[in-house]
Amino acid sequence: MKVASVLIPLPVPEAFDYEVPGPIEVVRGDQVAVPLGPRLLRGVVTEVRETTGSNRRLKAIEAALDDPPLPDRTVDFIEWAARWTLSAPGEMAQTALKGLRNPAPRPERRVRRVEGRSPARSTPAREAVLAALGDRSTPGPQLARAAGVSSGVIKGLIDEGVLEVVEIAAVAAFDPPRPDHARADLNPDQAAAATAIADGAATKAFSPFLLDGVTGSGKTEAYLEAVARLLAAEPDAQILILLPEIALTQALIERIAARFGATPAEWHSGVAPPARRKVWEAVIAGRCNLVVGARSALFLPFANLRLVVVDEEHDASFKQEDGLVYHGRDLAVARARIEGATVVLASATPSLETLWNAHQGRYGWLKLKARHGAAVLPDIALIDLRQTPPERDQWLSAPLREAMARTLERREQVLLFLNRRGYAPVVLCRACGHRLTAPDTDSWLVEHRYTGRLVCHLTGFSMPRPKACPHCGAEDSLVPVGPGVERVEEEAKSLFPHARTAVFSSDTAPDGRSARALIEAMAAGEIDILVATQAAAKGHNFPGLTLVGVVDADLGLRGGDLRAAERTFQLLTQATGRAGRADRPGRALLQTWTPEHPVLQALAAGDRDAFVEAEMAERELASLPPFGRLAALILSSENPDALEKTARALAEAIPNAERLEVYGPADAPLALVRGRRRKRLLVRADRDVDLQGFLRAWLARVKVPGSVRLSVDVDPYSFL
DNA sequence: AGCACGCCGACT
DNA sequence: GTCGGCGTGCTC
Repeated sequence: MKVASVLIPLPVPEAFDYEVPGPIEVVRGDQVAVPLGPRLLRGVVTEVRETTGSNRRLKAIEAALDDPPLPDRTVDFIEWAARWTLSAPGEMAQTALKGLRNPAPRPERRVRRVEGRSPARSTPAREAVLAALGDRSTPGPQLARAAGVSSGVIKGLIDEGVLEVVEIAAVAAFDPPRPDHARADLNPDQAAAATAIADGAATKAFSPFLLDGVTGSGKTEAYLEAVARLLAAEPDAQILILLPEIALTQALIERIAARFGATPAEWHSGVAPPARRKVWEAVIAGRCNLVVGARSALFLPFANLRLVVVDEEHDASFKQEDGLVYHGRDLAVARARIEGATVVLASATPSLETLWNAHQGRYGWLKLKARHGAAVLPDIALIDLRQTPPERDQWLSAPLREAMARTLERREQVLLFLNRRGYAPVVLCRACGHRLTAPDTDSWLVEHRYTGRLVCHLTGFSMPRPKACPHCGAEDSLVPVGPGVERVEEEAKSLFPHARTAVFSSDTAPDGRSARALIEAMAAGEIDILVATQAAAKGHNFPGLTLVGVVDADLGLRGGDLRAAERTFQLLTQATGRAGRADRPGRALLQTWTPEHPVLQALAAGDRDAFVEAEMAERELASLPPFGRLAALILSSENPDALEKTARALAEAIPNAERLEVYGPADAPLALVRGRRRKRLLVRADRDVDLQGFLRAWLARVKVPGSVRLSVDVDPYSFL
């Protein structure tokens, strides 16, 4: 009997076996319809084998589907990614089939002459239509316009049977990029990097690279040149460029269109469903060379993937937290390895993991040193808040205020950076000390002055600012505590009443259009002081900006987050990289209570190597990533007893293992979210330990009741 | 994920 | 006496 293993879109840990009936022929990758209980599901065949018999009565595959089979390597990747993230392989497969589940683009409708038929009654309008049409086929409205008649004339001819409507299925195809369309002038570093990448791709073996260059060093031109060389050598090569955020795709697409004379395919949640279907079909058919997308594009069924670029590889947005939990950068490297492709991780501030891999020689290390034009990194200085503290309920210290005044006098711009939305991060009752939190949550309510509401940034809950304390009932006792961007703007406004100020956060720029408007206003010099969260920390060029003030450089250094120091370093490098990018020298001032912290010292010295060395030493001492590996088990439930019991059962079932420790169960940092309590267990293992194997063995020993949700996060990033 | 089977409260 | 609540378990 022939048996096929089939991945079905269910949270089950493995493929299900089905009998392959005589008339049906399937191979790995084929899409099939299979019965499951009373339902019929779409599945993907992973394996077909001959068996003598089975101890289980198997149902039979209902039908082989007409849809294109997933390429072998895509199935390899799906299976690997499921094992790596401990998620259901069938759900991974479903992700890879996403594009197919969208409606097909509407077929084009054209009219053409029916052979041998002429109108019974001829009129000038009808003659004009037939003359304009000839023996071609044309869309109706276009024909009406060409003939100078109304659509009624054409409809009449159709009704009479002289013309007929034909539907032409939209063929999923994208114009081939032209490698020589608009070549860029590269400096020697860029040219060397492009050559290395293209040479790597030419080997047709897995070739990973770190493309390491400060802001403005021309990383994009370098990797696009490598794309051009690859396409010149292999016209059917497919290239995937991943970006951390949808907002960045448009700019890159325009650049690619200008460089290659063809628009690349775009893949992310913002793309309309029919367009996604078109991209999916073109990708699997190999009729599309270039895809620009968000992390979900990793699961596209590429026919011939030869190069993957992960731009801004350090960006935490590559880590997907909801639904499937995975890191886009890590999976990109894995996909390239499985495809035998080249992968380029590009960043001005590479992650420690990537830097370490480059150090170890696992990744080719391509450094871009020279900057375009004469711009240099800004001069960075620390302001010790212990010596020059800001006044009560103010956040800008005297040195920063003076620097702002001088900058504004010179008619130059200031960017104040604070990674806190809203007016004040905490609202306290002066009478009873009650801290306002969102219902069913531990997270603080943040005051927003613009809207006059208190908002929970975690759940989105919001309420009008109450007059009385909800806890003790005291009137007018609620006070905002701590700074948010709105409050800092208020302070800047009162200090510099004539300056034009604006706030840039996800509240004032919730979508790409408003964000672009603010960025353009800033670039055009229509704003003197921009107060911004990290929303503005990347990728812009403000020629008039010469001062960046970081209101609270310590923010990221607290909180016990493994990557806090790294993230702060990256953020500040990106933010200060903005200052004085053109001809004027820039300055960055960082307000801090802990100027002796090595991260801030390294940053003030502009010394990435020093920072990396200090941070690596700490991580190595603690055997933390990249020297060890982490995994988090998050338990959540509305039932505290069940949660407690499950957490205890898990703790008691920890398998014996060497060079591996389990911490917890502890309350997760935000222990209460939407009425669900959360507990976390954290596993740390040496690099050579089979972490996934350990987790699988562990979880197999414990029965998690339905009322408790367990999610596994391999290589966790956020510790929330 | 659906869907069925299974034990305890208000109703034709 | 039943209809139905959703807790638990299974689906090749």
